Amino acid sequence: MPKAYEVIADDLRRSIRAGERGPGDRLPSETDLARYYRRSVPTVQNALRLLSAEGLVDRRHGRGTFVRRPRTVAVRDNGRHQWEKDRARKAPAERAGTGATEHDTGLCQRDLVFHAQYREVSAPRDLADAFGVPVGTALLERTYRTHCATESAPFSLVTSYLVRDLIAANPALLDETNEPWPGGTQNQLYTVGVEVARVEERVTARPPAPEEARELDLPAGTPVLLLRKTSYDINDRVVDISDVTLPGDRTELLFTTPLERW
Amino acid sequence: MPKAYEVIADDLRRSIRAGERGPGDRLPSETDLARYYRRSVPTVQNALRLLSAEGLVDRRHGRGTFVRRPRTVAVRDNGRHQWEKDRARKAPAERAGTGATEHDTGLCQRDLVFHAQYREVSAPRDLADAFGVPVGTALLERTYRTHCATESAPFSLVTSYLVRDLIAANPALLDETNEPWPGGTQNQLYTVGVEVARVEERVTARPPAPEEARELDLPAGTPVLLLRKTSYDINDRVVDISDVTLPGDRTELLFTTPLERW
DNA sequence: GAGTGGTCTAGACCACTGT
DNA sequence: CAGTGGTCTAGACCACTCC
Repeated sequence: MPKAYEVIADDLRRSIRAGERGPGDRLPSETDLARYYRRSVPTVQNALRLLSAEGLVDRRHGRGTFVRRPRTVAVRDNGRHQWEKDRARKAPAERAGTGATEHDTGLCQRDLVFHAQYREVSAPRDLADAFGVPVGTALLERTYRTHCATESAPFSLVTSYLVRDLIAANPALLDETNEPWPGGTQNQLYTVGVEVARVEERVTARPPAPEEARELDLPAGTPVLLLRKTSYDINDRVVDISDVTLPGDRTELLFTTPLERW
Repeated sequence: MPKAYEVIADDLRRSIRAGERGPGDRLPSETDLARYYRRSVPTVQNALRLLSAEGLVDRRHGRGTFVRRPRTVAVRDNGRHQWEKDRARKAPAERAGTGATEHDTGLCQRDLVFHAQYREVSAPRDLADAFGVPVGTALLERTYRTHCATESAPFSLVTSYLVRDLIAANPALLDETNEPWPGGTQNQLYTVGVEVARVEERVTARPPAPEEARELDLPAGTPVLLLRKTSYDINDRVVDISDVTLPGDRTELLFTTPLERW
């Protein structure tokens, strides 16, 4: 037996996919849809909730239900790591463009609003294992919110971890007021004699936790991309672990893998 | 004013995060929760639906609502491309392990159920642009479903496109009954004189379409990872485009970026 | 103030699961 | 079979948006 709300959702979905309703169009009100389909309002709402979870429509309180338009995406390219490394040893003036974020987005530092917060924590189990240090080792936890100046919602939430003893040789690295640091993390590590030899990135996706949805201003149903970036130095030691939370609807990750020639 | 269903969801969420309810535990029935919180059943259901969309619980018809346990993940490593290339020129016996899927999963071909279907299509706009060919050019569309033999749901849906003229020199490549082809796509391309020089992968996440949720057996709220893989030959020509749909809760993508030494 | 989506109720019935 | 989640109703009231 076909469920009423699925019948309604199917019909609306079809009309959207067929282009009868274009991006940005407003759907009829819930009461109108209820009249049209001869169903109760909650049943219509079930259908709309389903379409919202599928990312097809956006329900906005007091305004209406709209066909969602594809978001403009920010591309995050793994070429950023080599790009940042190339700049890490340059003079401060040449590193003025901060880190790799500007490289990705094509924006300059003026267009970005940047918020950093440092905190000292003792290593929990998973981080200690990843760094290869004892549980409880002092870590520097650095959290970043990067906004586009023209938008309210940040496009990434980043938490980076460094082993405190590794960077303590340069006290400036412990002071959050030095952010944004010209040249990014790779330059920071360079000041304490560390050269990054390779970067590993692990990507998964999951639904956002409520606070993530709030901070990234995610519409209902939009997942987050979770990226754990691990940087290794030339001795294969883990020197930085960063957890990056990205809005799934505005982010594209680009990875290029060159292959050896025959 | 705090909304009733959010109050309930917050309380249940807290109890799950605090470990009072462990993975696999069953929550009280909806009517019991309604009695406990002194709310109507639909209100309790709103709360449970929210937690389900967050991926915290799994509601199973006729059985109950359970705290979701983290899925075991399949890792997809970009080292797979070099690995596959290294084998592409080997003798058939040495390529017996098929393509890169076995490399990723650590499973051998016996453990995998493999389903391939070939179809000839004419290039739509986006694919034509990506290949650098005119719209309408004949393409070979190959769709794959790969199951783990012990599970019913496939862990990836793959659609691969090749320019038909490029591979027509080897008619065996047009016949789906030759799948699974030992050595994978890179060996197939090798038989028509193509060497893959680099692979680009673009990753995004979004909620699953209904048929994707069905095919991958995704619980409500689980997003899919979408990966578009583009293979370039040594002349920078696009030789293969593959769209890969992966269940967000069971997949981890691993990308390693080596950096040049100072 | 008019119109929209959001929440909530009380109760009914159905569909699925396991005993 | 009893117990569970799933669907649905008819109507009420609230909160938000925009005129």
